[in-house]
Amino acid sequence: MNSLAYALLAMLVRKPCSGYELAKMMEVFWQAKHSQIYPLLAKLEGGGFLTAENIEQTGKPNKKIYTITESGRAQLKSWIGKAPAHPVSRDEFLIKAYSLSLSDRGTAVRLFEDRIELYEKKLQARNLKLNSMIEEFGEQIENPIHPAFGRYIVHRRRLHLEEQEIAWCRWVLELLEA
Amino acid sequence: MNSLAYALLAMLVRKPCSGYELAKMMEVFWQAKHSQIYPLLAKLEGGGFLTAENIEQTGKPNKKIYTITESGRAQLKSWIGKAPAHPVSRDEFLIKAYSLSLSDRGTAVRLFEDRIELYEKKLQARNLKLNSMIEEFGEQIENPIHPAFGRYIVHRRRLHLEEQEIAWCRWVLELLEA
DNA sequence: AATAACATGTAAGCTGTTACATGATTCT
DNA sequence: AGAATCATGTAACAGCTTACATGTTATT
Repeated sequence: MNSLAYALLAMLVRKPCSGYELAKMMEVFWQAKHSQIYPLLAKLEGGGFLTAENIEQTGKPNKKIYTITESGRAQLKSWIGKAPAHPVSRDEFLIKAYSLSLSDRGTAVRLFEDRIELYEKKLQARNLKLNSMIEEFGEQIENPIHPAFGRYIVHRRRLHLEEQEIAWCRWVLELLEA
Repeated sequence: MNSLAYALLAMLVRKPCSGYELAKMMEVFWQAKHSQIYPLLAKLEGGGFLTAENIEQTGKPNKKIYTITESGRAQLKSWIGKAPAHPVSRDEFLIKAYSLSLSDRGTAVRLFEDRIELYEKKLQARNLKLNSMIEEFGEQIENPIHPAFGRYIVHRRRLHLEEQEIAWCRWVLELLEA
């Protein structure tokens, strides 16, 4: 049971999903590849943490819908209380920022402008996501008893992260242009 | 040449270092293990990007000081201009936050309080680091021409990240205690 | 005509972690 | 007495990425 396995269980607590859907939902945690997700789902099914149902579709490929079992829910629940592993954020951009004195001003400015563009796209998608959640659930989403509460606070965390990345880039650009 | 290799080159531009020192300095990017760093340094030396010098010490184990070569500096410089890979932040804590509705209020509160404690320690160390840099270099550190500029902006980024993590945790705790 | 979305899977290779291995000195 | 710091390395294993494989429908 690695952290990706727990991420899959966590998303399946919300609702039964296909591997394809889970791969897209993983964005909120980190972008795992489908080649890692599909075999792991099969393994979790083998371990009795999930059940799978084949759905035949016309005009689209067939799919498998995975549902979490009581055993899966229990496994996740007991894991939540344990001390989390230290977070790892592997971001090449910081190495480039660290080495900024090696490059000319034009290259440096372009690097930060591209970064802002990337994060503004992420921010837009995040706002859409959060607004649709607020529209669906209303103020009750800020109530810890609400089933979407956990999902909401995680997307809020990501929103702040994205806003702050842009703010930091703008601050660096100001220093570069001074 | 992977991103860890570039991280090592970036740190060696600043000054020649031992593998042990580099492992500690890696904290600002991500915490790579020594078992990955030592063989990679040997490989980079073999590729002509670094030179190594054995330093005999008394009372302490001997060490190897690596120095970046012109070829290493050129390699790093040409990499900076290229589009960076998408950042990956693998953080188990977000999975636990996402699944919060599964656990009782006490477990949830403890989880977030422990997180605040962890990040307050990181924040303290970061402030010490930044203050020592400001003391050493003065206002000129905010000048992009200054050799420590890159290092400074990266530590500033980490500072913001740590402050914001604490702010987010406090916000969640307020909602949990409401 | 080409790309994107839908949908699942395997295989090879690279990256990263944990454990093994050694050993003196300093701090609590 | 035990833990931490200094210091470097290897081996086995686990995790992750890239490429291979297939095929339809809808959109640009």
